[in-house]
Amino acid sequence: MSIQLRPSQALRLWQQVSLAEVRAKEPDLTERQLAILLTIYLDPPPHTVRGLAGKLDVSKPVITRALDTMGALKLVSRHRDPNDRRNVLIKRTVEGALFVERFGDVVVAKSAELPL
Amino acid sequence: MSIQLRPSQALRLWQQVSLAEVRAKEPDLTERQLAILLTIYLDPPPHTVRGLAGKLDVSKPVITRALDTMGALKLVSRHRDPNDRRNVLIKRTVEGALFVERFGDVVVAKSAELPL
DNA sequence: CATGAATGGAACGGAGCCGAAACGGTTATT
DNA sequence: AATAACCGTTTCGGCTCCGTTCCATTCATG
Repeated sequence: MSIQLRPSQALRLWQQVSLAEVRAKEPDLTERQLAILLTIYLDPPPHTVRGLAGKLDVSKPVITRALDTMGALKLVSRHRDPNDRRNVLIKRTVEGALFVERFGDVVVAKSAELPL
Repeated sequence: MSIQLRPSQALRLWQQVSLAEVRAKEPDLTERQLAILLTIYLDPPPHTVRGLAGKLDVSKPVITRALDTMGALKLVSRHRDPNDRRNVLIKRTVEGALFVERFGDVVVAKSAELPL
């Protein structure tokens, strides 16, 4: 038993959430940045630059730059892997967890308002 | 009876759709552009630059530029209003309808794969 | 008509992201 | 110890989007 969602509802949901995000004038993350952030917070750690680049099928600099941006917003943090100092481990932050949580709440709220 | 969606499912859904879009390396619309496109295709016409700017709470040039970009991609088209030649009416295109339809299908497909 | 309001667009400088390539630091291999 | 492989970052030029401001056209109002 999976979620039942018709195409018109799916599109309406996306519109409502997008409108809310645009109007909120919040951090304004790129599609890529959002995908990275959600992956960090939903998929099990550890997360590395290379691993994320592979998962999104983008180049490493894309990940680095996205982490720069989101790091400045305190949504994620970076730490050298003590076991293999070539690696950088990406970790969650309190602010990031809050951001993700709020975003989820917006989606849930908008989905509850969907017409049948 | 509305859609039942838990926060974890909402976030997972957004992640999966975002990942699919990033990996697809498609037209790569901005959040704003997507919100505009969906509004044009979901809300009843007529659509004007000023009307869209008000609905998204952004400035007119934002709409104009987004229409420039999406017009070049043939996702929307512009026509002068014959009744009031100051207005520009934004209309749908076959390519835009296909794009929106395909996007809706992606959301539906990802939502069907969601774990309970 | 003449004036003012309203509409969409253009111009400007600034900021952010892009892809491709090259780079320094770390670990593995020989 | 020397070399190669690996990892993340930085650099470069180029492109897009941004906000603000100003402009041309069109309509409403006296």
